Amino acid sequence: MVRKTKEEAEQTRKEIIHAARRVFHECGVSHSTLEKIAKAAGVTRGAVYWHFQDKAELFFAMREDVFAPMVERTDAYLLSERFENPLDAIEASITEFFRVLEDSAVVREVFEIMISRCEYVGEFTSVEEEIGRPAYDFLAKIERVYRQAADKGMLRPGIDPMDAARDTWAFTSGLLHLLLSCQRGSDLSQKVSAMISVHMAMRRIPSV
Amino acid sequence: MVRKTKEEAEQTRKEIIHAARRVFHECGVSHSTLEKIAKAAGVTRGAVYWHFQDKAELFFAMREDVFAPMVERTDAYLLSERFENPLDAIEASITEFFRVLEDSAVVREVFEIMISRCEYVGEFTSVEEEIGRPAYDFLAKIERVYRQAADKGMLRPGIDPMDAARDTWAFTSGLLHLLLSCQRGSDLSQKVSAMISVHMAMRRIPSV
DNA sequence: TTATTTACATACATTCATGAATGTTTATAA
DNA sequence: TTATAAACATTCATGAATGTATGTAAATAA
Repeated sequence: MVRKTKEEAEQTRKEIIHAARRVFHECGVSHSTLEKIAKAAGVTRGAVYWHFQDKAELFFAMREDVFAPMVERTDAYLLSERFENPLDAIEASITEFFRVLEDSAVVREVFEIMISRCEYVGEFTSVEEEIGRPAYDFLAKIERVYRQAADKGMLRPGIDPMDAARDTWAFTSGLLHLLLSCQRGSDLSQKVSAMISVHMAMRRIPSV
Repeated sequence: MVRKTKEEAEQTRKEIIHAARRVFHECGVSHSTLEKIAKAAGVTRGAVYWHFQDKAELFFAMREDVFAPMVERTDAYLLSERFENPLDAIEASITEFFRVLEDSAVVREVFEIMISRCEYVGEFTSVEEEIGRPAYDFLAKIERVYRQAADKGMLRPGIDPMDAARDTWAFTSGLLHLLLSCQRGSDLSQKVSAMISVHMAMRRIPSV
């Protein structure tokens, strides 16, 4: 049983990607041999080389499966018009991001691989840029939304929209890193939602 | 000339550590062979194996040289009594951290290695914990200082000290990561100081 | 002065991972 | 129906990288 139908081939391709994720997560990218990945997927290296040129291409495929949908989901909240207060859009967007991260083990594994199980040198320097771009995009987007909030008079007076955006930007990045790389039996994940609320509350109009 | 005096031996030990830092930074930890490091240090692998058991031990030695002094310096500000406003101590401490990071190429290289050029698996999982511990220590420390500020009536009303501490914690972590792993010709490093001021200003008593 | 370490360099054996080449079966197109 | 090519498995050659073992000259202790 060698020659498979197209659907079967596509299936083994996906299984190779899933196996790669598991092995990357366990061994780190550079200590993950294609042999290990193949074995984990129940195939041989021949199959891996058939579907992917090398480890880097496999890595990108794994990443793409998860990254793009994530940006799309969070943008949906961020750019939605259904919030009368733009600050609610920002809060909902960030909350959604961490909710997906909490709920989906696959997403969490991929982010953990990218953050603490991959060395960004050589052919992987581009990956760092690909991670950096969405980060800067995020900054630009929330800055626009903060500006809308300011225009509507819903941003606490004395706070500049750009300043607020940069602060939220760093906060979000830090929360992500602390969550994925410094988890020592801490209950941080339970506090994420509250931390986001507190963060946003500091730039809302005081209720009293 | 083979047998060296003790001081000379100590010197080559240091040169090996410096070479390791350069090679780690350029190639990533797992793609750094002891051969490369030895050549960069102007010695052979024999010398490296004489001074260090393996690559991991060399990595730890490199890290220790930079990490401990850094914590000491920032703690000096954080725990100093010479600030009448505890919020100034926090701001000075964080500012000092990023100032050292900006000024010292060695420190920056080591942090860059730890953040984006090392895979935290296998024998390096412990490194992740060693990075996580100072992070949690920092959280505990600034929470205490925020509490002092609240007791002195210098924390903006409505803000809980623990909440403020966690927000600052995430902010600092995020700023560090953004600074070291997403630098694409951006002028972020110039804005660090201002970002810290803005961040702290949001929890100070409004002047008006 | 001599014996013994020290502080390395050199050489070697072994393991691993890669990439390419080749083999093999079967779906599919003509 | 047959030729072709897809979807792999198997084998092989090669090149690191590691750890260890051994060689060696000078510093140092006795």
